Parts: sequence; structure tokens; C-alpha cells
Amino acid sequence: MSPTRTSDQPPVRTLSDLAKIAGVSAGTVSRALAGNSLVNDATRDRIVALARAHGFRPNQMASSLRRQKTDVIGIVIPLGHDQRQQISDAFFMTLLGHLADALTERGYDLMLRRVLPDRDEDWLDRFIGSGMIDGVIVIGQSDQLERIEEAAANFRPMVVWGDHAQGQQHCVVGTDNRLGGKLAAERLIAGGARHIYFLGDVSAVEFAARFAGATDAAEGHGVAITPLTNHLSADRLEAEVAGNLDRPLGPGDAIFAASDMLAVAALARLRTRGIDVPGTVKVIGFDDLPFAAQTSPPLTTIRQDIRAGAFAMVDRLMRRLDGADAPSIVLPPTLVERGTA
Amino acid sequence: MSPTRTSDQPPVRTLSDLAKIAGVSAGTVSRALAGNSLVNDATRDRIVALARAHGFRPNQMASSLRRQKTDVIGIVIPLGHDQRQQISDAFFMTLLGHLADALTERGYDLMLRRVLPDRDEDWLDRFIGSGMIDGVIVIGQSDQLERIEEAAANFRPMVVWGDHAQGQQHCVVGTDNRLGGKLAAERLIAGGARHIYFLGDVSAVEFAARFAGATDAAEGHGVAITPLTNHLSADRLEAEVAGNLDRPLGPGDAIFAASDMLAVAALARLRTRGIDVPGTVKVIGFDDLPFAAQTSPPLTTIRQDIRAGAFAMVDRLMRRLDGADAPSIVLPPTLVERGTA
DNA sequence: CTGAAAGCGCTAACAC
DNA sequence: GTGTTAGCGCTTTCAG
Repeated sequence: MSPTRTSDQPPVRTLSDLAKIAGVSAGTVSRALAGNSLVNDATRDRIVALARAHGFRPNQMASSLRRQKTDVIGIVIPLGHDQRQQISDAFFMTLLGHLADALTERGYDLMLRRVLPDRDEDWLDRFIGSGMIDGVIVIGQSDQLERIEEAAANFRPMVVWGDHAQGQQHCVVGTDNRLGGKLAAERLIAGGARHIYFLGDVSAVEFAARFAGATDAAEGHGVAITPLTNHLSADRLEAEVAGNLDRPLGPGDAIFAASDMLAVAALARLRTRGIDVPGTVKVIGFDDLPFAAQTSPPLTTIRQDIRAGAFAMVDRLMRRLDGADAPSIVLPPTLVERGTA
Repeated sequence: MSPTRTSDQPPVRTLSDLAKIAGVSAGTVSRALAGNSLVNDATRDRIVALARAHGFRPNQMASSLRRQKTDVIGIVIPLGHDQRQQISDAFFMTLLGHLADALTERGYDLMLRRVLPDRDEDWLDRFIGSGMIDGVIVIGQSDQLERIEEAAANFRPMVVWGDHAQGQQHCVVGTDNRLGGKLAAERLIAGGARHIYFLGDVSAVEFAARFAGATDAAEGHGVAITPLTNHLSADRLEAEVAGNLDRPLGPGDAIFAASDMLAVAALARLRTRGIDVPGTVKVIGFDDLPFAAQTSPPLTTIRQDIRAGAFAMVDRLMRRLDGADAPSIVLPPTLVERGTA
């Protein structure tokens, strides 16, 4: 009892094929299958049954073209500040998973596109103008703020995950990174830190904000802070962290990693070097990804509510698709106290 | 110098709008923009420049409809055997990331769809028949083998990640799970295990094969093996693992987790209970996800080469799109010896 | 080398 | 309630 074509009859590929078989017009079949307007119950049932029997499914491209609506949301991940960062970055992937959940719930499909803005400066407008998507979600601002602002000026149904800056026009959902950075530094300082090493790539706006927040706190307490550039590409991450932490480290030194991935790599490196965490050096991460609770010691970190963020993005996007105005939203980060700081 | 419309001239939305401005026909614009056939170099350059100046981009829906080709590959993740499993499952997400890399390289976009087969038995044919995609990649067979086989009979450009069984018709790329299970059990047995606890949901074919392989090895050595059902949904995982490991555990007992996620949760639970790993109880995982090297002790696990798998899937899909025949491929798992077994 | 014309498969007025 | 008609925006013969 398969829902597909039961035998090798003349294949039914179009609405009018079906219409012919059913002895009605294509318009009626269209209406019947849409369940939409006032079609005679009997004819509708007959048509629907026929469609099932022949495994017929209306062509979405034709439908989209005609309706000027695709029911697809584009998801784009610009890999600008770090070409080699994997799209498989754990944070983005987690966010994507929740976006998929939220959009599926609303009846939208997802069109995923990975772009290298350095090689294609038209990346965003090209996607928007393609006609393939009703709206777009940008995951991460990378170093593409200008281009995003420009696009937002001409295209409403766009929501961006990232940092909210003064005067920024595009609709952004994200964590208060500056506050998060402050919370992290304060936690380390309360634990006795006199020198904080910040692990992360400050050329990405979100990371820059985290560093700025940490700097605020450090300066307020007369604590030194040093940025150590670390990229996120899987292949270089470990070596870079090792290199950056290959310095005399003792009591009073602490590490603020801009992401949990980085923090975990730092933990591994410190263990290798025989430096006790949190006894000698304290470590704090950022994100609170699922594995953060499972490291040893379990990672103290700044939590971003990824699921709430994803749902907020979709909510705003839907409102913008309806022509309403949906403002940016900044989510509060929270300190998750575990075993490393 | 933005590539978008420079001012508020009458907007250029269609090929013929641009044709009018350029003083040529729509056909010529189409050819010029496609860079395709023999268009006068001068006219082509003029048209391309005009298109840039007006921020014109051809509508992909119309193009797809006309060409009967979308340049989009559908990626579908059936969540059958575990409704609450997140799409954010770390393994699937990693695979997805690599698929995105491979497909982008070939000029394809990805259409992502998450489905609950239990609620929609037509999930696969519906996607295939939608006309939105040129081919489809199914990530994970879940408990949907029959439906996948059925669909494969009528639709060539489909590749599935999963387990390869005798007589299976659809093109599948995956790891030799049975061998992987065997390797895992043998490693534990060589370490002195007399009783292996298998953590995982045997109703998914891939996990069942891992269990079968482990059982082969255990029986061959006169070692006991007990399956402990654990789902993969993020919310239940921890509690279930805790419950399942809440039994007397001592020397001679060992744990084979069907995924690294499960293994890490087991590690955390054993630590909580004060059971030394690998001193008292040995633990081995499956997958070798990026974080596996970073746990403490670092996780011994069975490695699946996810990147190679993703590229193999895309390779086979491309061949099938070209009408060629691309057979299934079974990738060899490898034991990664680290600190837990 | 370029223009004209015919659709791709569907939907939505507008008739009846 | 249902049929008819006119496109959605693009590509591609077929002429010239």
C-alpha cells in the first residue's frame, strides 16, 4: 500500500495530466489539492485520492513562480573573518539545528548557503535577489557589518545573529557579548586573577565585544589583560592554543576563552603541561555548548541561550514577512558556575 | 561603489526590463548573463555592466522551472527511531557541515529538511517529487529502511548515509558498523572486560549493527554483553545514562557507547560515582567527534571518517545525476586509542 | 550574432 | 462549484 504510483500507467506529472484523468480542469485540481476554496467535497476527495494513487505532487517551482512565494528561508553563514573556520563550528551548528526546528514548525524549508565574503563581495544581495527565498537569516556578522547594513536597507525580511551596536539598522538577535565578557572577567578576578589572557579572534565583532567587556572589568580592578589571537578552524585550533599557552603560567594567571571550543582546547593543553585547573590557573569559556558540562573539570562558562535565540530570530523574521516592524533583541548571558573557575 | 542599484531609477526586476534599457531582446540578455553562447563581446559586456549597475539578478525559480533543474540538493534527516532526538545531534551536524563544503564546491545549494516519519509517512517521496531539488541525500536510515528502498526504486539521484545490508538496493555510504562494534568489543576484552554494557538505541539500524558486531566478539570470547537502551535526545540523554549506569560496576565491567555523546555522558556519570576510568571500568565510544580528544581522560573511540564519507556521498550523487551508476561504499572504521580503554 | 515565439507547471481572477 | 484565460520570469529553439 504505497502512496506512490501503483503501476506503470502513463505517468502523471502535471496538474493537467491529473485533470484529464479526473475529467475536470487543471484549475479545479489545483484548488482541490490546495484544499483551498469551495470545491465540491466529493470532487475534492476524488481528486485527492487520484493524486495519491498516482503519486502526484505539484511542482513547487512552478507554484513558487506563480505565487511569488517560496516558503523557503535562506540561512547563510559568512566565513569572512576566518576563511578556514568550518561551517561545522559547533556553535553555529547548534544554532542551525534550533533554527531548523523553529522554521519547520512554521512550515518553512531551509536553504543553506555557506559563503566566503572575501571571494564574493556580492554574497548577500545575490542570495536575496535570487528569488529562491522569502527571507534570510544570517548566522554571524563576521567582519561583514557594512554589507549587511547595506542589504538591510533594501530588504526587510532579514534577521541576523550577532552583536548589536549603536545605530545599527539591521535586525539582530544576539547575546550581550560585552556584558558576557564582563561577567567572565569578573568571575576570574573574584577568583584571584591578576592577569587575564583572552583567547579569540578580535576581528570578529562578537569576539571583539567580549574582549571589550572583559577589558572594562579588568581595568576597573587594575588587572592586566592580554588578547591572544586564536582562529576557529578545526585544523589550526589545537596548535594555535598550544602556541599561545606556551608561556610561563602560574597563580594569578587566568584564561578567558571566547568560545567553549577554545576553552576545551585550553584545558587539554594545560593538562598536558601539568598545570592544575582551577587550582593554579582558572579557565572560563563562552557559549555553554552541550559538551561543556561533560569536560573535566566541568567547564565554567558564559551561557548563551541558543534555543531562545533561534526562536526569537524566527519570530522576528515572521513578523517582518508580515510587513510588521520587528526590533532587534539582546539576550542576557548568564554565568554558569562549574569546576574551572 | 556598491554592486546594488545606485539610485531610485525605475527598478529592474526582470530580464526584459533590462533588455528594454539595453535596447536588445530578453533572449540576448539571457544569453549574455549566462556568458553562454555566441554573444557579441561588446554587447555582452554592456549588458553585464548594466545588470551590475541596476543590481539585477535573474530569478532562479523561473530559471529552474524552464531548465527543469534547480541546482539544489535536498538534505533530509529522518528522526524516526527517536522523535526527540535533536537535529542538532553532533554527528549529523558534523556530517552536514562537510556536505555543505562538498556541495558548495560543486555549485549546489542545500535544502535542509527535518522530518518526523511517524507523522508523515510520505516524507521522502514528497520531498523528491516537490520539484525543488535535483537530488537528495538522506542522513541516517533511522527505522525507515523500507520507505527508502521504495523511493530508491523510482528515483536514481539519491544517496543515503547509513548501514549497508545484504540485498539493499539504495546507494548507501557509511561505516562498517558491525566491524566497528567488533573492534570496540575486542579492545575492551583485550583490556580485561568480562561483561560489556552496550549503551544505545538498538532500534536504529546503524546502532543495531554496532551491537551485533560487539556481540560477535563477546560470544567468541565467552564475554557477557548487555544492551542498555539510551536515546539521543539532548534532554533525556544525561538522565537515561545515569539511570542505566546506576548499577554495581567494578573491574571486569566495561562500557561500549554507541556514540561519543553517550560515551562522554557515561564518563561524567562514572566520575560522579567515583569510579575510576580506565582503572576500574573501561569506556569506548563511537564516531570520534572533535571533542573526543578533549575529554578527560581523552576518549578511546571508533573513528568514522565523516569528511571522507561526506565527500563520497557527494561524489556518488553527482555521478548519479549524470546518469551513471554509482555503487554503495562501506568505509572502514578505525580504533583510536586514547585514555579510556 | 540577435529577435521572436513558445512554453516550463502552476494559480488566480474572471466568467458562467 | 467549475472552466477559461492569462500570465509568473526565464531559456531556447527556430528564423533571419
